[in-house]
Amino acid sequence: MPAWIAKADGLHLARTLESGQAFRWRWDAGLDGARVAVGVVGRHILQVKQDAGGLYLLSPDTEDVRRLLLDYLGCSREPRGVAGIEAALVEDGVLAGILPHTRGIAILAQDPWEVLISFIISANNNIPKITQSIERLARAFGEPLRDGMHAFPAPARLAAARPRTLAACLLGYRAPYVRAAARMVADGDLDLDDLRRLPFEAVRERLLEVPGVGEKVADCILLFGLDRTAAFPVDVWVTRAVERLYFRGRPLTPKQIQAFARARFGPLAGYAQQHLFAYARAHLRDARTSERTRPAPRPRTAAPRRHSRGT
DNA sequence: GGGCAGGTGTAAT
DNA sequence: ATTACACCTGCC
Repeated sequence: MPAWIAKADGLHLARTLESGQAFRWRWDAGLDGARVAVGVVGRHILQVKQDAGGLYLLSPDTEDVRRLLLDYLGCSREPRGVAGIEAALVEDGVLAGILPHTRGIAILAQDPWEVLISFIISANNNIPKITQSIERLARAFGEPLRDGMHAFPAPARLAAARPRTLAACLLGYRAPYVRAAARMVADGDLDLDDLRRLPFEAVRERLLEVPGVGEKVADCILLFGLDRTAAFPVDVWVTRAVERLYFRGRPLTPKQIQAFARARFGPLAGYAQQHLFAYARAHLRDARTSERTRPAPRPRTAAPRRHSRGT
């Protein structure tokens, strides 16, 4: 009999783990054929499932890991649960319309170090390749666990990584950013736990000093790693959703979207972002709302490349 | 093949 | 303060 964790109060496990916050979860078939989520959290390999009865931790079945999972799922941060959050979000007419499709998405409380590196890698990238890069990083630099799985690499290991090995992780031009960020953390120039004490904008400014971290990635770290649910990461999907659902398709700058979100959603902006993001990916895949109204791109001139790759 | 993918750095205005 | 462009790499 697996350890029953909680009714989870409206938390939808699959939607949460597939919402693009975390990149280290897979689905396996359980003994009864039900889908089981397998993921690496810290040094633990967790097996979790959810059915009508609630949320279950299949293994490891210990009190410590049970608490770890509840923390990871954001339950400690949000005593009212996602159901309580959504009861507030539904006051927004637009969210009321999309919540039926997205209900149950929790905001995870992940290790900010892992979030930092994961989202540096996410820039101008796609989710399958992000996932693959992170798996390769774990395999190359992370502590071996079991079944061929590895913990997320420690800062010192990535800071000392050979460029050759990083390149094999398919980081591309992001490799120097990953290494520089790791060096800052390993050397103590960036103390991620210390950031928790600072006010929102101060944390954001600190994060923006890290190479490879821009506004969007900084907001992801604030939201997914530092418990700041007021953060509102503005990516291409959220841009599409906000332009389309709140501004009749009018093109907006990221700053305008940010200001809108802060005014409209306040401390719940991060949750609103998750629902808008999920909705956009499912329903606005072709709606390049803003592109149509932008001027046509200038034709390319055949300029010589600076880093020519030898013949 | 040119374009695209959870953007960012850099060099311009 | 804002804007235009290049960019590893795998995939269509």
